[in-house]
Amino acid sequence: MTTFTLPARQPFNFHNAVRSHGWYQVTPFHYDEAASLLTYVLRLSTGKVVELRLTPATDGIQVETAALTRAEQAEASDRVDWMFGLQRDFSDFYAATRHEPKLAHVEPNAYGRVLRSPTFFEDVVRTILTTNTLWAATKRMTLNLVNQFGDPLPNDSNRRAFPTPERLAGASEEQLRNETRLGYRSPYLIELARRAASGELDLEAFKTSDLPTLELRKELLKIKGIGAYAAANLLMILGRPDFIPIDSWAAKMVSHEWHDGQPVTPAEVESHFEQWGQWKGMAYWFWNWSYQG
DNA sequence: GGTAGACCTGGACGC
DNA sequence: GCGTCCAGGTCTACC
Repeated sequence: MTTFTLPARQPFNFHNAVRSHGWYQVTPFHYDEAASLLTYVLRLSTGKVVELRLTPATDGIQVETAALTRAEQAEASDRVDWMFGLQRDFSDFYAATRHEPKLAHVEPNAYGRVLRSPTFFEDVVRTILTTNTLWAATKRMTLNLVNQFGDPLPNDSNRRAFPTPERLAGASEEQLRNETRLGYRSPYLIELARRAASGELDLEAFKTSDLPTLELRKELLKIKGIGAYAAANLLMILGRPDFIPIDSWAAKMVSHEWHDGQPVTPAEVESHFEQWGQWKGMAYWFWNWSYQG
């Protein structure tokens, strides 16, 4: 057993960071809210599969996992640091929200962080599985994918890590359609996995890219299955909240907030948050909506 | 650059 | 039981 603590830049709220995005509900994440325990099945670069048990600690996160070598612990630390964005600085965003009653709850609750997957490949796959479907179907498709292509925990074959690009690259389109039930998304995932596995597409480099956000968005839109919504969602994950992930939920919220429940266009959704500039996506994400339906 | 139509799936809904 | 609609959209063809 290995236990260590990772510090977070303050303010930090473990529960709000976990729930900032729906990923915590989707395997191989699992959140026990009563116990404030987030678990995640991680495949290390050596191929070793471990369960991470993450709980709030004083000023950060406590990580409990299987016995690890020094190098493995360093890798696990880096992964958790990225997943929570532990050192991210939101002071400029907080300063901007102090004049907006609809965002008054943001700073006191340390909102801003978005829970993300350890690899950007995983976040791209997850995002493709959120498009044009119900949230329940997103969870089911991801579960099928993990169960069929993920490496198991050594002592519990029912719990598996998220599949690697290499593993998915070896799957067939028919397999993903007929067994994983991904529908028309199947060829998108096969192409993505093959490009990532071959090195043609370096998805992990997106995390540290120096490209301006507009250019980075163009690169994301080149990926089959990634459109305006998905690109905005992935840019949020990358810490570039310049765009709003406009989906049917966003349209509904904006419609009731400012248009008396009437249908709104994506341009109208954007226009309400234009003043927030580089924080546009965050202002939308954490807005205190009047409509709760 | 803007827009209509097709696209997998499966749960909700009306009949 | 059965048909239709639609959801945390995107792609392609066409104008």
